[in-house]
Amino acid sequence: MIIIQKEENFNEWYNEIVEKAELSDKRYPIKGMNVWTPYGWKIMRHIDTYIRQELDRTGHDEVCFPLLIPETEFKKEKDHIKGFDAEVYWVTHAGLNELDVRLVVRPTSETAMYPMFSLWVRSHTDLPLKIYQIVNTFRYETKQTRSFIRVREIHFFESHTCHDSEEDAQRQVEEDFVILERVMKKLCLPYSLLRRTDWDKFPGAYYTVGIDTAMPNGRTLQIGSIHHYRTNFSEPYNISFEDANGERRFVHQTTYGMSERLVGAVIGVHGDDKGLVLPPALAPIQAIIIPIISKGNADTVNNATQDLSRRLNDAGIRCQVDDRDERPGSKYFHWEIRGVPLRLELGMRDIENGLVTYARRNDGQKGTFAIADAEKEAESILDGIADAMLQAAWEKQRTAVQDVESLQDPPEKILRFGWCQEEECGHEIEDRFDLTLLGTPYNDDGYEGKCIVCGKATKKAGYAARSM
RNA sequence: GGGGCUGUGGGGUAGCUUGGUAUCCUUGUGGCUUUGGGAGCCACUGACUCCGGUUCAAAUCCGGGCAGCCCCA
Repeated sequence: MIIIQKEENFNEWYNEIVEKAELSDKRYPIKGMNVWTPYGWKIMRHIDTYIRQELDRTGHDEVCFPLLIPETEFKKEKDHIKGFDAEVYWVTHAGLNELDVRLVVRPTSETAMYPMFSLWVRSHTDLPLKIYQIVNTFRYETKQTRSFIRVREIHFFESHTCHDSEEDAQRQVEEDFVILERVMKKLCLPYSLLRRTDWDKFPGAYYTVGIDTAMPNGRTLQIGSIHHYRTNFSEPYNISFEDANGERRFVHQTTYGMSERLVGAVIGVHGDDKGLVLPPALAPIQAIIIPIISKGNADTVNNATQDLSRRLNDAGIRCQVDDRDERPGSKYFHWEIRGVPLRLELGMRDIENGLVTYARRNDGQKGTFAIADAEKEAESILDGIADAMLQAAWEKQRTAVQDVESLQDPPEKILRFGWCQEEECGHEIEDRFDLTLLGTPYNDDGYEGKCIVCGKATKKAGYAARSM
């Protein structure tokens, strides 16, 4: 039984869902390093699969770089090292010997990849270079950790690209947005694109676009980011090419990354007081069949459920029969906590009428359909669930944002207000109200107003919130 | 960075002040009866965070480590 209510205490509810839905085991004896248990890992694998599909489709090649980075390479870009200094793990010994050059356990892979890029890129015909990897990275979080959301070993994808011009790199950023939209549709997740403030951008970046999703407690969760580096890394790492005129120029670079926080966002956005609610595209089990058996009809019912399961699996629907020796009610709760999108019930009553009884996890809607049309019907219900989830989630994202004219007693929401873009006013907003200034919409939203601090007229909105 | 609190079967807990046989719920295993919204009965398995100290005797007292939680900066 889920005891904690989502709206009343989101943090405790979240922890309970992670445990009860068996997504992760956090008893591993290192803080912030949790075990991916089978059900949770299947969800993550589906996300990885969609990311691979989209990156492959847009001409990115998958690679896999070493986990360890020599200190000498790590320190080549000054802002970058400043940003990560306090949160990297070091390998200082090999066997009994102290290492001459210490090794950094990657917190992200720029400094692992770029020395190699310098060897790989020689001519303009080598560009654009578009690669990605799906790996784990390590950051020494000192704050309280939380499954999927704040961890020390982070499962993520990172794509890195090199271009012959700033414009071509900019086109890459635009392509990243398309990839984002397609992936997020699978996850039924809404998001906003905010250009981060200069003091909050990625260490070493020219600019950063943060991808944020609103959580039910009025906070925001950053689930990914896209960076334009210009030549900030290619200069120290000497990634240059000979252009068509025979001149040497530095490449312009971008990166794009999203992590297991996507799982955290799915839990937070879609879950309810009965447990997890999974988008059909992520669900390890999309349809669970519950046989309703009573005296003397076990064989008939079991044959019918097995047959139905086989047909649905053949049709590409991930389906299982729950034939455990439990009461049906207990099975309903079991699969509801785990977020299975569609429940199918089959008993003598249904079989005699040629029907299947179904229940949708996202909204509890129940009904029946003809057994004969099961493949088509199940597929169409799953599509309907995905559509409804996406729409409901976007509606929540929209209502999570509130326009404010002053910062007196700000509500526990994402705040939108005028901001003149001056750093001084930005810091004032953050310091006085203990909020993070998330940035300014990447795509102009037609805002007109006055800076909430200095009162100067501005056409730019600022967004601020507490972050998770 | 500073301060406070807590570690007991897989999960949640009682016991700790005042040292001596570890409580209850849940989960798990086996059996019988059950099955359209969390079934009942019986039997069984399973724990004192780690290291050191005090003591005839430590879950309990003392010191340290590790892990977790909370508050402040």
